[in-house]
Amino acid sequence: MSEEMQWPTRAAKAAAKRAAREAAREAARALREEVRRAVPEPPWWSAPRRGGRQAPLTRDAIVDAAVRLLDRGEGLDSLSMRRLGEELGTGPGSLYWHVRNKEELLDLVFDRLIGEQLPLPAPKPARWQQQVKDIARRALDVLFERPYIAEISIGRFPVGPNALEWTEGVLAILRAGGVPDREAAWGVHLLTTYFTAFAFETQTGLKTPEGEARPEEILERIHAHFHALPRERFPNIADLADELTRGDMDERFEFGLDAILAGLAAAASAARAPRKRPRRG
Amino acid sequence: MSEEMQWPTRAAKAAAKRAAREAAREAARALREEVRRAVPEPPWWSAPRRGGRQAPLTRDAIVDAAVRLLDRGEGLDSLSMRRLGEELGTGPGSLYWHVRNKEELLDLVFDRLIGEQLPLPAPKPARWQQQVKDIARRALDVLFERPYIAEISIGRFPVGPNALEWTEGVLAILRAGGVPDREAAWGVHLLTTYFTAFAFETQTGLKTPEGEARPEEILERIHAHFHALPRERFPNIADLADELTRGDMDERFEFGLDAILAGLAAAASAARAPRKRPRRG
DNA sequence: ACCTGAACACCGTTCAAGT
DNA sequence: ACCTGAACACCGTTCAAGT
Repeated sequence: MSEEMQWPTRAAKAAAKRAAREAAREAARALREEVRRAVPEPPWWSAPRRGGRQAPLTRDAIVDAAVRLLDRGEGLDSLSMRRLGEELGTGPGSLYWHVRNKEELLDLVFDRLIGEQLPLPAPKPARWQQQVKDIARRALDVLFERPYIAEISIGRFPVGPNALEWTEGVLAILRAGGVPDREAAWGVHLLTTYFTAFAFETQTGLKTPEGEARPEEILERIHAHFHALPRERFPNIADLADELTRGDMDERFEFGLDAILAGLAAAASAARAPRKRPRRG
Repeated sequence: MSEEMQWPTRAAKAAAKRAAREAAREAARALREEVRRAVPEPPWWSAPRRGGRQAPLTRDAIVDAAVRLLDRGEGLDSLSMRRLGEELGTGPGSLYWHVRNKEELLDLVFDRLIGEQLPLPAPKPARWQQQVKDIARRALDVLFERPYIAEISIGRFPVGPNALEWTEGVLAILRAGGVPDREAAWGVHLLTTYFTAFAFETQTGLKTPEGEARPEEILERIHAHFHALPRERFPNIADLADELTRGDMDERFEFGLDAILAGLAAAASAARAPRKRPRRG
């Protein structure tokens, strides 16, 4: 059994980026705090209302704060209506004037992040496959950078304005490449499902009774378990223990992505070719 | 815009099956209750301890009750440690002697269902692709029948005994078909990820602020929204509104499944063919 | 060894009352 | 119109105490 662990690459980069962002935010906060201490406000100014909310409570401010909370914490659980209220200097009840419920808040957070993080190139028909690959890789980067997005995204039909813009763009690229309507529509969903589920399973994922372990550690333990399995009963798992629990995530992602693209490309060339099957109707 | 709604088929079948199961269980419960009423136990027997737990509290009994609870309710939220305690005639605390925490309980429930619901055929190398398709379709059926399974499965590396048996079987089929090791290992994950995510997105899925609507209704509303979009800005979404929100789920599932299989088949035939690329190492 | 009861530290949501 | 405070109906988990 070869012993190198080639897991992280992308994950490591994402973690570094996350750490950097957190550090920057921390620095800014410290600075603000120091200024406040050094240069006091005139005492006849009215003090900011309880808890230190400066800005008025608006839907945007709420979404801002929610993203802040999520970026700071780990996982979707870091965001609760109560903590969000606290972050904004109120109680949880106040939020319900601006937002119907938590589900709607998550819709808003999701759409905000799509808008900020997922710009789209204009369609270049000649290289549509490459463009789709780039889009998918970019999406995966974002999903690794903020693991909670996958948790929000999964099982949510993205219909916010930014999501629509993105969907529109991907559809444009696929159709420009000659993918027929039905397959283009299905393809967009297939793609989003794929990179979301992939990110979820490799990053956020790996729900486990042991709580806090990082995904790599969990996989390492599973790997050991696979090796300890009785070989007569589990010859294939024993043989493939390495491949099942390790492997470069980028290559692995590419494997599925290529399959999807091949499927779309096949549909495109079938549509171009003279039809052999009679049409119904 | 053609107006037939061809959505349900599989979903409808699954719902019917679910209803039938529930009815059967209800009948059994009623019968038991009637017998109990008609033929009283001798009064010198000690009464069953509080709440009516008959069987001793064991890990198996707990998993049984959890599945019962999930089958009866809607979605994963129907299962809470408190309700589970109630179902078994105790408090939630008692469960923690047998089960480390809720996450472990879900591991157990998941493995139980895999064992009960997912039998595997012996590999027949000649028709491995057909076998894989059958396996995937069977899995999708199960996932539609009990929507909560997808919620449990997603992000969980299946390592229970039954899951291992299943994985072992699928690996055997893929390798018998000539799929090389790496692609076989990745392929199993790709497949499970695919049908889990697919089921999650189409059944359980569609998290939405409006709470209780059935998936079909939600999709219908989204469809209307897409049609109402400004056509100059969203020409593609407007064109494809039908294909984006409707369509036969089986065909759609097949589309992705075929892509995955084509990818695996390509890897298999590449392995058989004389190698053109030099090997590293 | 196994179970109980009560407590702890949380949730999302509602709603009368305030401004 | 917007926000507050308190309450409601829940969570998962822990742990001393009991048998």
